[in-house]
Amino acid sequence: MTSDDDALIDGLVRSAFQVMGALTRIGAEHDLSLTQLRVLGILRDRRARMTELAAHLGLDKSTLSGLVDRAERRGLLARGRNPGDGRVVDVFMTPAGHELAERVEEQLRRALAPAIERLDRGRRDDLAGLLEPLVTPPLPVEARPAPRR
Amino acid sequence: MTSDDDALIDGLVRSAFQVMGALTRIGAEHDLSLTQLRVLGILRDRRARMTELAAHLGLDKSTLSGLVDRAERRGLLARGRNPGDGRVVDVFMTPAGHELAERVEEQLRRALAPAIERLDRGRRDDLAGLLEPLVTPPLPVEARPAPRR
DNA sequence: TATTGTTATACTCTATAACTATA
DNA sequence: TATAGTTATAGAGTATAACAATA
Repeated sequence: MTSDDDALIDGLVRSAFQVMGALTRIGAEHDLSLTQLRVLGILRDRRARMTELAAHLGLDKSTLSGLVDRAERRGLLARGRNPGDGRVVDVFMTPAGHELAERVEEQLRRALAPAIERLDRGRRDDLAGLLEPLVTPPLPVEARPAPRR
Repeated sequence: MTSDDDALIDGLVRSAFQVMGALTRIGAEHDLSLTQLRVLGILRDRRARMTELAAHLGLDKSTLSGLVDRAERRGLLARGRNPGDGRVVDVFMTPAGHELAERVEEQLRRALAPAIERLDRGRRDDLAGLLEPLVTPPLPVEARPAPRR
């Protein structure tokens, strides 16, 4: 990394604030914090136990208790027992939660459209292709296919 | 905007969370929230009045009072009177604040390096060039140079 | 004993409403 | 009267420590 990357870092930070600003604003319209939005995103395609969710979000499990309490009170999430282990609490989205998540996704699409449309089709594809390796962490050593020799 | 942009939106959102995650973690090491970090970023090269700062951050002025209180107690910011208008309170960074801001910047550089280094030099420049129009809002109509005719 | 979650507590961030001081 | 800031209050998000239930 050299200081030639200053413009790149600046662009990444600014686009991050732009996306987060849109998400924060859209979330606020539905009384959802960024964290609640993330929970909804994670639970869209699977149920998860409290500890798992906390690890995913980088939060303490006690924080999750409150977060899930509030979303459950609003009917967006529900808690369920885990048949295999009596200590575990599974969390999953209700139909109302799914509907809300879809609406938020659509709103984000619309919020980012003006910025994205400043690039033509070819450049959009280029950008998507350049971001992909940036956001995809390389596999950990143990998970890599063994090098042939 | 078409659904062909799904991969692009996904990349933008994921890179946003990656950058914000790094900033949140680095901030936490110094007991600074994302908002405090933004204040430090804004005040690096200029002083600003409370209301101006609040507008910049999209926060209520009362929120700024608390934010500045805490940063001032830590010696990172200071309040000053405005000579032109007795109602105004100017805020500016102390030398300690500047030092901290520099350390945070350096840490962010280091945190993003592994991801950025997954792209070669040419691709980094391409990415910076593609992000630039995305994060630069077009001038409002009144501010545009009049079209010749 | 170790693990999973919840509760109690404390602090930060946030907005709204009411207030003070200055213009 | 209008504007700039602060204070009081209340709710959400966060972590730490102590706890209960289950493994």
